[in-house]
Amino acid sequence: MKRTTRTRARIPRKTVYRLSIYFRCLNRLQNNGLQTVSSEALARAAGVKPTQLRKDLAHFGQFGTRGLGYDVAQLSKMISDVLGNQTLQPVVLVGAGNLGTALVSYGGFAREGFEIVAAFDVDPTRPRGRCPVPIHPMERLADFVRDRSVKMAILCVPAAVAQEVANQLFAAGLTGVLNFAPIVIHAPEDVIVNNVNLAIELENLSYFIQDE
Amino acid sequence: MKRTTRTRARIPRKTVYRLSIYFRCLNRLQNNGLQTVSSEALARAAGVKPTQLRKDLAHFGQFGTRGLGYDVAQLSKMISDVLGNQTLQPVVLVGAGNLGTALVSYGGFAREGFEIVAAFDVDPTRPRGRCPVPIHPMERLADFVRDRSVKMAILCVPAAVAQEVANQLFAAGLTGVLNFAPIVIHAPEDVIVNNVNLAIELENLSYFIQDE
DNA sequence: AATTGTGAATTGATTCACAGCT
DNA sequence: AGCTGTGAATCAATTCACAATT
Repeated sequence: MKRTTRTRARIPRKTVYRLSIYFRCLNRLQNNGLQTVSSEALARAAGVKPTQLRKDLAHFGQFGTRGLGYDVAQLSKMISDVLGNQTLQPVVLVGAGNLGTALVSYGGFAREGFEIVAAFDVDPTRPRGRCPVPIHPMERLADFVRDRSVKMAILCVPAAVAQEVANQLFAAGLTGVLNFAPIVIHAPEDVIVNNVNLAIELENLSYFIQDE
Repeated sequence: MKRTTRTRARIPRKTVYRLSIYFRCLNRLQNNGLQTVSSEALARAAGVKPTQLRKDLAHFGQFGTRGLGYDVAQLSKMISDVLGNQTLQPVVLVGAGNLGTALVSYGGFAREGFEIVAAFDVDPTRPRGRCPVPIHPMERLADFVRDRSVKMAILCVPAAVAQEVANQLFAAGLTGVLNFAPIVIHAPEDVIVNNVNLAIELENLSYFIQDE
């Protein structure tokens, strides 16, 4: 079935995450002039097992040709449709300290369909590196989010105020947070929080390399 | 060495990850003067279910007192021992662009037991914000890692060269990589790679918030 | 001959339910 | 009475194995 009317079935988060990886691999293959690719080859590029790739895709329909493989362009298109990353999503950044300012300057987001439309900070004038978007005072945050219907924020404020700032965001109708503050954010049911904790990532690494 | 004879049982990565979270919560509780805490309360702080917390801890032994809860200081100590984060781990940063430079400046690592001892870049002299550690040319990377027995690297180079740089690191004996390059790094068996892909995190968020 | 798509089997993680301490 | 520790049950994700298709 072509997945037209489908009430989107609940897709495991890990699958969605891997979809993003497949997408990037496919784009690379496409740039290299590849027309078709087998689950074997694509899986190797993505660092997963071929069956996992096939199971992941099975959530959305049938896209391959038996005996042949997948059409690179077509599969790439379908993933892009599923992820909805053809529409540019506006994002606000909250907390323009070291890390926050760097993330705005970092080209990685814009290149992939996200635009950081504004930054907010308790002290917009404190000295910092060149910041390519306007930095507003925190007082403007709630209205900005509401008026522009911003749905996602990157949160880079200190741990001590993170929950409070997050609450303001939720109250203003925002539903997705990429949280860099090293603290667990408690959020309403309908809000998604993805955490990126750099210290924990290192700590984790450090634990596992001790095994050898 | 610590950890006596017990061949360390294989602990699920997710458990280790949560241990890091519990640790931070415990420290906060300790600062607030708490002596003991129940699995119920600590779990709430950490955003997990009480049984999960207890199961996680069960991997390492018994630490609680029935009817009472856990001794905050003691539990914190045991987690710190398990994670091995009482010893300062030297880390190198490779790729001092926007993101790389920011990560060095970001206080978050030092505060948690990791010291970025040096940075490396193809062009150490290109203009960038103030960087608190010396930036060496790439040519010095392999020798530095070998000579100082550095075990972990933060990789912030462009995708196109990430695999190649990683190979140099592996050849020099490094066994842990925190990879920010938006590409899958293929590594030898005994090496651990943890990926942080900021664009994918946003993409993932954006997928799930569309559901409401 | 090659390769997908998928039920069945397996492995792993989470949660339940309650016995056992303090 | 309160709360931990854990075997059993459940739920979820991965992998196997092979029938189906080009």
